[in-house]
Amino acid sequence: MTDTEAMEWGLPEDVAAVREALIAWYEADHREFPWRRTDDPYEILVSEVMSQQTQLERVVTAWEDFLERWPTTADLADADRADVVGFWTDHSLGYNNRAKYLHEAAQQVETEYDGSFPETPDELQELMGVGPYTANAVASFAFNAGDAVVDTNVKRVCYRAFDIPDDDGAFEEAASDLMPDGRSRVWNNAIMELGGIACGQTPRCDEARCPWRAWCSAYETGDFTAPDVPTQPSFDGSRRQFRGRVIATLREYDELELDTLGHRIRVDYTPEGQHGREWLTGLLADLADDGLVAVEERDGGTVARLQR
DNA sequence: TTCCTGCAGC
DNA sequence: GCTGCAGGAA
Repeated sequence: MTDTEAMEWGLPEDVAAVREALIAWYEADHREFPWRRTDDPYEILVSEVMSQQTQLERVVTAWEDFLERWPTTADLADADRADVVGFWTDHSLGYNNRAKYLHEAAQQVETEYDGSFPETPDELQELMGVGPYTANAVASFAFNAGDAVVDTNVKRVCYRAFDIPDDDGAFEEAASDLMPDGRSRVWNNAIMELGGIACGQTPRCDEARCPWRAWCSAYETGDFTAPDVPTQPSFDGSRRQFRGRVIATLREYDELELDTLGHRIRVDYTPEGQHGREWLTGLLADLADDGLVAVEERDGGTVARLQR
């Protein structure tokens, strides 16, 4: 990029304000998962491994049961492999390979680390089943000694808010620049909460009082596409979907004027826009051909109703 | 040999 | 998301 070109993406000038806004938002209110109330690396590891494959509500019970049965790495290391795998199956936790890894990792901590967890991401990665992501999560949440977490939530937030391009290196760099030094515990919790609560696949900016609205590119432009959000359904699929909505809407309202119907069936309807009158007229014409809908011109307007 | 990337399978 | 393996690079 030359210096005459405008910077199309990057973090805001006032990164400090961006950081403070997010942390304040997180601390004011967030979901209370039990593993957010501990800094025991073993308990954190168990929660991370479980979370990789299961939705969080189910994880809560499993996590509590697991730690009740094997409260420490020493307990887990002494357990029979079959019992650990059996627990995994009984709690529908999916791939029981992970139970095996967890058991193995506990034995590693006991035999190779004398019963006390390593504290840096690099050392944590030595544990079986612990890759870059999990190592960083444990370092952050247990020891506040991690780097910026980069998962799909973080990517989505960075992509939307700051137009970071869909590239792993760029995401790493942006996430890292964003995180305040030495605050990985609260920061990684906060940015993942943002991606889960305010900036999910379907954004809830205002409802969740997103702290980044003032800086967010997507909030400004209305373009909330993201790398992990399924791109527009295929033309046929989406057309079928909208045909269904037209029918359902007309069943409810008897008859509707063209633009009113348009707004009822899609939020991005604008009469003159991409999916406007022209698009809707074509859709209605098809439905009329199929004998499902009647379209009438009435004193300058167009009205649609179900075919009687 | 060691390291890295890509890919399959869990 | 992680491991394990295959094939290519240093």
